[in-house]
Amino acid sequence: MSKSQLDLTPTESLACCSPLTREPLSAESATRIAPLLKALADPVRLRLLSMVASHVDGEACVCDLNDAFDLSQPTISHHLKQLHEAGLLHREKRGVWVYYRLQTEALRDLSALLGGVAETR
Amino acid sequence: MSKSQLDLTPTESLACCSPLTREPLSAESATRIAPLLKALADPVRLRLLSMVASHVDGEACVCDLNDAFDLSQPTISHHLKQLHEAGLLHREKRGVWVYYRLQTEALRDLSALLGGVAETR
DNA sequence: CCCGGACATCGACATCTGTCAATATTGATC
DNA sequence: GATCAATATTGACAGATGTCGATGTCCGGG
Repeated sequence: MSKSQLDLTPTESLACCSPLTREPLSAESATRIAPLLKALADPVRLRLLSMVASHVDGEACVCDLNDAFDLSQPTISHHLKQLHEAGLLHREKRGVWVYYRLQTEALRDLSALLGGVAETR
Repeated sequence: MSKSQLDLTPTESLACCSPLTREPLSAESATRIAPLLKALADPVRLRLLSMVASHVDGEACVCDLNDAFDLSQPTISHHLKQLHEAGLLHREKRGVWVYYRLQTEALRDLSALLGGVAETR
């Protein structure tokens, strides 16, 4: 089954959008972008993303992340899943461990959307 | 009553923060920033903000905004309130009308936080 | 001073979200 | 293959969120 325009992930469809302040966002764009922001709009997930992104080698094992919070392991797993499904974190299983890594384009595109910074090729 | 550090709006306290990907965000910073993102993380509010920001003269009257949506007037009012309380929109009443205007620093700071773009003074 | 229009607030409701304890799954090791 | 450790999934529940209709507030004009 090939990938039609309707199946584009939020991240994929973001690159083509004008900055928020340039012209009114279409309803469709807003609907595609909002989930990305929603994934980011939680203190725990913000910290998780930041911890992963700033970790050595650019990746972090779940075991590293669990201990940084006073939350149960399933809760952290749940938040990581949301970040992953939003397209913000890449996930890789190696042995018993799972490593997460920042999906850098996603964050870069989001920043461009908000800040109006043009292409940084 | 003077303004202590604890009363800083999310926007005010944002300027001092390192980009997300530089170092792990502190729990306190995350707690202050998340509400900003949460205010943005809704399709209707995204469009509202974008419409206000891209409107002529940089401001828009609520009456202009209401018609762009298939939502009740109270609902739009509710969303505008959230954007205002998050520090993303400035509000001014002139006569019978209320005008909203983008709080540009808020969006710029958010973009910098996500994108790691340094100061753009 | 009363009326009408612009906007906000209130109360209610269904849905979504964050959290946990319990349980399942998967892979390494003995 | 039995067991253990790392992570995910499930089910439950309290609290937050988006929406509406009804109502309140404020202002300008007759």
